[in-house]
Amino acid sequence: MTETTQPKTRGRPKSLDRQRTIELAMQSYWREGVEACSVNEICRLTQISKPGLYREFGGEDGLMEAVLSHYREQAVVPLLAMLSAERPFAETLRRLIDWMTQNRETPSGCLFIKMRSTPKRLGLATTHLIKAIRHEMQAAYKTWYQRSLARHEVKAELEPDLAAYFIETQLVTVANLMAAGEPPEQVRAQALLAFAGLLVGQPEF
Amino acid sequence: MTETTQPKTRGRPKSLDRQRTIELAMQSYWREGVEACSVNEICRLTQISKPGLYREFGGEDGLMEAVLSHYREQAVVPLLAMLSAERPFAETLRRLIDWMTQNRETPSGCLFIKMRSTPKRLGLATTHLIKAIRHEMQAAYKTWYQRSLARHEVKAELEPDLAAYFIETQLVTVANLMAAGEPPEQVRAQALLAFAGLLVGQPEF
DNA sequence: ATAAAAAAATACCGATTGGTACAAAATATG
DNA sequence: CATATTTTGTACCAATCGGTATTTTTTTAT
Repeated sequence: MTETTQPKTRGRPKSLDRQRTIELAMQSYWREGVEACSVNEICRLTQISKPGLYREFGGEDGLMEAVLSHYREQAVVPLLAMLSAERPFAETLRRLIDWMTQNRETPSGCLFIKMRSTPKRLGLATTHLIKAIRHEMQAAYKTWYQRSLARHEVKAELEPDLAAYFIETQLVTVANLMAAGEPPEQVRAQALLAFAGLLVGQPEF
Repeated sequence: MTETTQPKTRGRPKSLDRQRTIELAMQSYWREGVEACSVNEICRLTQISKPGLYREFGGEDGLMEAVLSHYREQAVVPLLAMLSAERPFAETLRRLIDWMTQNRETPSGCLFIKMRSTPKRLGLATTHLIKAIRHEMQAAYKTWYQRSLARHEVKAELEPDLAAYFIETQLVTVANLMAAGEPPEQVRAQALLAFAGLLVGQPEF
């Protein structure tokens, strides 16, 4: 029983399904791109009125924040879990790239990265959440590299901060290529080539 | 004497400075981003009337094509020249990355790449020109790699087509990072690390 | 002088943008 | 039934978008 039995308040009962709205908006942002989705479009798509959207989310900024927060739980958290798994660096890397380059049921690319590189002016809440997620991921890349460093699986000459930056950059590139509709195997080959410089000894993919 | 003496036609003499308009529009597109520059903005900036712009360029598509063509001569041609210079692969690569990561008087990033990844619907002429420039550059990357291959400066295991794709991808990444305002030395270090996998023997940057 | 021609700008078009004022609808309580 | 309370959607706002019809201005040719 997850549904909270409301204490019979006065007034018209609310019919706006917040979760459904967020889900539909996320799909739209993800597939069509943030730029291509206006508030009007979202309202038309989700079949809710514009004042309804503003009441529930406070505006475009609030909607985007809610969508991004939902996306974080759905896509970013699993990625962080992969990074903290106790596997050899090369294997985690391979799994990571495979995961990002496989054709899933979801739209291609990464919504977080798409939002991050949107020329459209994003609101305060969305901007802050983006910054938080980025820090979260960069920290995860860094600890991943440091753990691998302790096992002598990666080059010791490299500063962990630079390594984290490098990993982030290359994964963003992978996501962007996928979002652009490039062939997955080509993206994959390109990424493995880029990461070869990180591994100690011969890369064996 | 480059100016063609016009044969005294009837009517009001034209005062619209095409080159100046293109130059100003290019600066604006480059600096503010394609998305942020509307036809109205360009007209306000260049101090020409909207019908004047449409008379001279035919519309937004024509303007963008003219701007991109101008950019090509200014930035793409020099890059192609660097690639066809007879220097060791590693040195050309270093020069290339230095050139892309140094703070110039021009806006950061690459206008061509910015246009290429614009969610805004681009017109036919602009789309075609973008495609042509991309082919032009990919071909240049490929022949560059093949020439270096003949000198045994790069890994022979790599297909030249994949190598060209890799080079393009990584240079696009560099341009994007610079456009995002990332520290040049960090971008540079990241790029050199990525390209390390291409070189035969130890990279010595 | 006057007509023709070319280029200029004013003023508009319908569509869309993010955002809101306000009244209708639906419920619980009196 | 009436009223208070809450959610709803219709209808609007000014601003901007890409694009154009039309008139005004400036020049040359007759």
